[in-house]
Amino acid sequence: MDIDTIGDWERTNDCGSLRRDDIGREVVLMGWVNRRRDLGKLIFVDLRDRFGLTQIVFDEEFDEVSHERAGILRNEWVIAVKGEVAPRLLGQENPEMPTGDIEVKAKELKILNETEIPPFQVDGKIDASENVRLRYRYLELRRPALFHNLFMRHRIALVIRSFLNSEGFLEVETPFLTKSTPEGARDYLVPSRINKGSFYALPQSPQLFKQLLMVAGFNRYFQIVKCFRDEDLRVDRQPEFTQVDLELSFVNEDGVMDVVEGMMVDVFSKILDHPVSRPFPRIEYEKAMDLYGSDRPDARFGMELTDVSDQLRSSTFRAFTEVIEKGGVVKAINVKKGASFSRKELDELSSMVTDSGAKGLLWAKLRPDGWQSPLAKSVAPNSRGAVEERLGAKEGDLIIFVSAMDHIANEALGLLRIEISKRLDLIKDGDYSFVWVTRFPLLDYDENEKRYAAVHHPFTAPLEEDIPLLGERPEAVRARSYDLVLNGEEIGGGSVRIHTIDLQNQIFRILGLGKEEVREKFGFFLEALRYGAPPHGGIALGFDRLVAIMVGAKSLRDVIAFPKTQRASCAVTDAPSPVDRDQLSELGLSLIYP
RNA sequence: GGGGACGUAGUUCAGUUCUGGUUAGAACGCCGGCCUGUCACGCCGGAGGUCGCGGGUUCGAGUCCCGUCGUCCCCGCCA
Repeated sequence: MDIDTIGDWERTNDCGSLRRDDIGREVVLMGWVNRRRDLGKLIFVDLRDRFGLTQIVFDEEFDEVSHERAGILRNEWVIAVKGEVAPRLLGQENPEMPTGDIEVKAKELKILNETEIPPFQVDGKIDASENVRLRYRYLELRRPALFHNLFMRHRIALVIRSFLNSEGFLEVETPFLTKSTPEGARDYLVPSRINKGSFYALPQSPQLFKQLLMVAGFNRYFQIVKCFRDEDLRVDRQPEFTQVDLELSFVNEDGVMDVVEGMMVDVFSKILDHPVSRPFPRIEYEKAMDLYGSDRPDARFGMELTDVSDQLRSSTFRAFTEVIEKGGVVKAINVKKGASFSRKELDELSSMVTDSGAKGLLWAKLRPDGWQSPLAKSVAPNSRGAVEERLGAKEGDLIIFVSAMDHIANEALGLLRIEISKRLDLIKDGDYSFVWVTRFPLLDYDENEKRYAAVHHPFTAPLEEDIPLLGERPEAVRARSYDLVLNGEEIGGGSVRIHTIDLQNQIFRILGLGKEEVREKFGFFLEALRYGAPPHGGIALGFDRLVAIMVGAKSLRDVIAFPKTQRASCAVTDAPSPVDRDQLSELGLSLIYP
């Protein structure tokens, strides 16, 4: 096969731009053969680039040489075509294509490259399995769907950069080769050749560096930056991921939330033409757990959790009365029009509940003739009425009860609420609901390690009014923290930071970090706090997740050009892979496992 | 670390269990031929298989058993 050179040809247009107005022009197009339809004396080729498709006609009567050569074209070959824009024959227009009114009558054809038989059809309607598509990612990326996601990602990043710039933020790069810290996720380590036996860690976030930039007086910092966490993967978790990281000086919670809300309004209006109203609703963590059974509530549908202990206190149902006596609760959700759930479906829901530690669920279908329910006999009619009234339940609804200690009941009903919303298809596409969840607990007690751990991170400021509790009841202290939740997914989290050395030292002590360890791991940071650190706060947004929600992608992999597989490997390069002995010895390393 | 699903032609799948048995099928793609208005072109013909890999049971294994590798989903984990 002879491959032509591009020579002095220059593209005049991309494959998505020609219209009726261009008829009569001589154009040069270059791209991939998306499909060919060889009718003998007439050959049609859909030429593709990332901008679109244009139909090329090779007509023996129009140009014999190019028609002859076009006979050998195959899908995914790279070609250049010089020709004339012509109207399609009357009635032969293709309304499905933006370029469907015209075609390019080829005068000259250059074949710029041929191809192996592709492992899957780029234009295929039948989809290849994900491992094949990941291995040949560059072919998958030729497909419009995935390209669109990455194009959107680019545009979203652009809007964010421009917005933050206009708000006085400076983008500053921070080191990737940095220091391992004891708190948080497992670090990715990088051995040092010059300092054998020592390791850098890839950052889990630029947290301390951005705080140092506040000490440095940068006032407003941001960065769209890769972060690394060596934990197991999920559909919404990659080991390297991108954050929109911000930090502001001389602000409280409102200052940070204000900027983020402005940013989201700007992004959603410019990218999706979707109005988002401000301010975003705020809900305290405690309340979120109580109403939604989740710290990332999806407020796109109702079905809030309701405490009906008072209404059922007098029932003769032992599972209720015993739990209430022991200080537990009976909580319920009202599933509108849920009375049609089958026994089998209710059993499935019940088995979900046991996973969160509850004994099971109870239900009542509101029939015209009253409750159809295992509880019917144990709950007096006036109690039933009180429950219905409290839940706003009507005929045809389904009430689901869980009785347990409140955190278990909350979690169980929270999971049910989400599952039921999926089954009943309660969530409209294109619906976006932002919520701030605030005042998370500062600390929680790690039973395994027998010590307190920071819920957010150890630099989060406690709520002023709760500081006195730090000594006695650390677990009761609330943090000046806030998560941004979009459609029931956490897309960001941040806090007002501790900016005084004494408080920071006190927190480290409560976390059980020894003086020596603190000095070794965080000494540089504590030192910086001594040199006039301003009050500051910030947030980090999960950029991949944001993009995924905005483009409607099911998996983070669909918004990352070269994602990792669930085993944290790269299907294209096959990384990670063994290295030469020489490389290891240069680093002063030897392997325990071969 | 644990649980689950999947792995058969280049690709997507059927066949696989209950019930092992002659030559492992289909569609798309690929190759050859025909075709002047197609756009998932059409028609005729053809090639293409380490049934993920290794071991075992058996007269005989795509099918049963054990192990292993890979992909995906979930729990743990993810400040």
